[in-house]
Amino acid sequence: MPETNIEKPSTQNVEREERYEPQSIEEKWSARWWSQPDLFKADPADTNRKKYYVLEMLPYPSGVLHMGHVRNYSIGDALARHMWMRGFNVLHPMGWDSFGLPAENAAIKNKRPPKEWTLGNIAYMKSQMKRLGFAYDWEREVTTCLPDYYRWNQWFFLKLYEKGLAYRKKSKVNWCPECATVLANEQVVGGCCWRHETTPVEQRELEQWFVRTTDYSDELLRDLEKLEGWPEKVRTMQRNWIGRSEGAMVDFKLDGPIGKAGETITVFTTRIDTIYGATSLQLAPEHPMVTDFIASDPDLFAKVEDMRAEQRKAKEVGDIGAIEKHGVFTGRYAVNPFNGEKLPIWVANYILMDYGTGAIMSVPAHDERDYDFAKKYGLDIRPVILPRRQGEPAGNGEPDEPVLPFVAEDSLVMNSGEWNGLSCTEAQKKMAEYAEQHGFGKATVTYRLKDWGISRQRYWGTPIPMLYCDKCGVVPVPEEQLPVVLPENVDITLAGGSPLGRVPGWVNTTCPKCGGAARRETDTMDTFVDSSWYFYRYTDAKNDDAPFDSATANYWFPIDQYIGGVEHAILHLIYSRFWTKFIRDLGLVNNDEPAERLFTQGMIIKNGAKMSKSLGNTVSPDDMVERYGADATRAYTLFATSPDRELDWQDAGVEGVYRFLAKVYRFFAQNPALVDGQTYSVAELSPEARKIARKLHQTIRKISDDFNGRWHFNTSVAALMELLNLCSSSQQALNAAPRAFIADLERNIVMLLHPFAPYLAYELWEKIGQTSDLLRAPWPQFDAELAKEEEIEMAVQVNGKLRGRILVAAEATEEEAKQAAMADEKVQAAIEGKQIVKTIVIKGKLVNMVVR
RNA sequence: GCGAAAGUGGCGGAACUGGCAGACGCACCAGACUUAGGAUCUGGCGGGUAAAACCGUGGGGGUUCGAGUCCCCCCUUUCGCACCA
Repeated sequence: MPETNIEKPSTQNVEREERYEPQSIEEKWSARWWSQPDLFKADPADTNRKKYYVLEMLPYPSGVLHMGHVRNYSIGDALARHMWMRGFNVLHPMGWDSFGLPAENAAIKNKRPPKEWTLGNIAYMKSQMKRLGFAYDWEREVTTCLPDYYRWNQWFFLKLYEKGLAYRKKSKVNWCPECATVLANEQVVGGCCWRHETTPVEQRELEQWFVRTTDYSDELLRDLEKLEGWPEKVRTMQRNWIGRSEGAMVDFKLDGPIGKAGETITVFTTRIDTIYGATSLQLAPEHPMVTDFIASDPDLFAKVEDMRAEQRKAKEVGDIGAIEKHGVFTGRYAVNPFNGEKLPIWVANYILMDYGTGAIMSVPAHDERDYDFAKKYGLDIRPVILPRRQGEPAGNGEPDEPVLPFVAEDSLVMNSGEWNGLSCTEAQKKMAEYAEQHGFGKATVTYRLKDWGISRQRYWGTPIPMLYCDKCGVVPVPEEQLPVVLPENVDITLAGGSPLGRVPGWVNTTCPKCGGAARRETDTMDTFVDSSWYFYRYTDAKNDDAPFDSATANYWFPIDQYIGGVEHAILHLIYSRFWTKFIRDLGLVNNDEPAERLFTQGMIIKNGAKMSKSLGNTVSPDDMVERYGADATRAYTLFATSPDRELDWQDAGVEGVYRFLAKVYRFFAQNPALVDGQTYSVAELSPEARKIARKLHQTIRKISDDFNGRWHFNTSVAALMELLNLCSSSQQALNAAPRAFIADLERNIVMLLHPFAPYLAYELWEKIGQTSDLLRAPWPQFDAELAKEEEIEMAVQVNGKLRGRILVAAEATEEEAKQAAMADEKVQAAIEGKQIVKTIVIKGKLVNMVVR
């Protein structure tokens, strides 16, 4: 990496004692903080104190922190420090999501073992975090790639297996050729690998371990309603991902010869009430029955193969919605079980094998897609739903002719034999019951969510604790033999499958059941397993007998505030929710959901693009700290915009925040006032000093409100700037003010500053003679009386036009306000020749008055 | 195509329930202190005008004494979903 020329802001000519030198302040305090291990330590579970668990998503130790991390942790740290000051027992931990492919890639490239590379990165990034001053309880640090952590992944896996929630299955899975491993559905974004955004995934038929997340589909969906502290966006994304739809399965018997795939085609429909309108069946090109149909017809075979290829390609591009509908008749028929009608069977490219059953009944009259298809191929279109509710006029002045395709939500069924006249909802229920009674169908709920494939053909992950014995088959490693330790000195390449398979000494073992020879599972676990439960481990990070102590976890859980990027809306956040439900059912925790509130911070961009190495628009936190200090860097990430928005990085902006901090520092140097227990009364303050007191309390209110409400810390910092601007422009008034007033003012400024610029706050706290720990100092008390304005501005309108603004006493009556308005010159001029004057009191009620 | 969020000076952004649009910061301009200024301080800074008036929150309508904010229509950007039967 090229040397960057680090230019520090000049502080020449500022008096020595007034010079703000963040590096020396910060290094001094950093050394003090980290030599006092108790400082940021969460107290043990204690039912007498209210707990507050604030958590930021743990980083992958890729080498160095990036600005996105700094922003994420600055938000969390501000909150944690604020909650400490509010008297909560705060848990604020940090750890490392340290298994994963980049370590292997680095190992291949640099010939360094993944473990060494990873631990080296962790050490460096931890030093960066300490330098940045994030108040973490490092005694609870979690490193997922170490056996004391991952043994519990294995333990949980055995529990999953025991409960039937982990199983092995051969199926089509997503394969990323660049990662050389399988991916879960959640890890495929737009047909591409989530890490390699332009690498399309391939489909491979492999035998893999799956976790039965679908057992919790319904609860995962239902409980989203409870997550009111989560962004609506994330809840919507999860809802879509789970993709629940209610409907029915219906079996259609084949008419004619029966092949290998059986004698019935089962379709899934959400509209069984339209089954009399079905005029064909449509199968996905990959449907197993299709293979039977095309076997003896080379022409048909070719056409279907084309369709398969086309679907695969569209899926890779993530553009499956864009391909034009087409299909081919198979020459075969199936029987509608409701009316005995023979329906032609087609293969169509718009039918997806991985949703429902991969087969549909086509109802062109009431489904847009079916309608398009039927029009193209001249298939029958038969309406079976009345175009309107009875007695209600239809739109378009065409009372009885349905405009096709007519998608009625709740109308009456027609042309459907004995079901005629039922409402659609009734018919859906009754027809599904009828199908079940006659053994050809039943009401069903389907989900888009699929089970979580967790096998990875990679080295740097948790070994799956399973054995294969020729005699006993699949055998779980006994609990007391955990952890199954990942061997070191393994030859890592991306070719040839799981690297662990090439370590005979590790693979070959004995079967715990029969004592014979057995082979270990050579795949490792998806790293998302690690991050699905790490936050529980923080509550009891050093437990050697269990993943954590239940009572302790139950004290801390749920997480009060979770903070991270929105990119995990589906991945990590759905797995974590699943895991919580699973361990709740194991009896380990009481909570149904891991996090009460979730905050997703915005991305950082520079020069209009997301920061990335390839674009060369990254900003190094180290450089910023070197140049402006940790406080300025952190405060800038909070000041530039509100935390939920995209942040447009500008170095000059950091400089501005640096200047503000320097100004604070100078103000304290110029107004030395030791807190010595003296008091003063507000009554003795000059009007100017009274104004400062008012501004102070308005600032306390503003910042407190920001913490409790919208987290617009940019306006919190701005409010502090305003306060300081007022203070420094009121130097004369301050010179005349009681020292105790200044001491009180400074004490409050330090406390308000602390969440945003902790180093400077600690330095100044000491300077004003405070001996208590700032972290435990009580958050400033807001005094409403002091904050109140003495005068308010009144806008005066004449016939609807704004004609003047005047000050009136806050306590003025309506009548007094009117008098004051009428006495104003500008208003008098404006009234000239007019009939009506209207006044309004800003933020008060409307006052109309008529003159002349 | 569907859904959500957003659109405000030269720039990042304020304006919580309708009430001085542009807080705060950056950049810029002028001045002070200075050998110097890239430190610090003071003042200015949407357009327009000598000063007012007046015009200004993507565009067009509307409600209101009053609209960046509420309602209707349209445009643009970003994000999410996208043949889910």
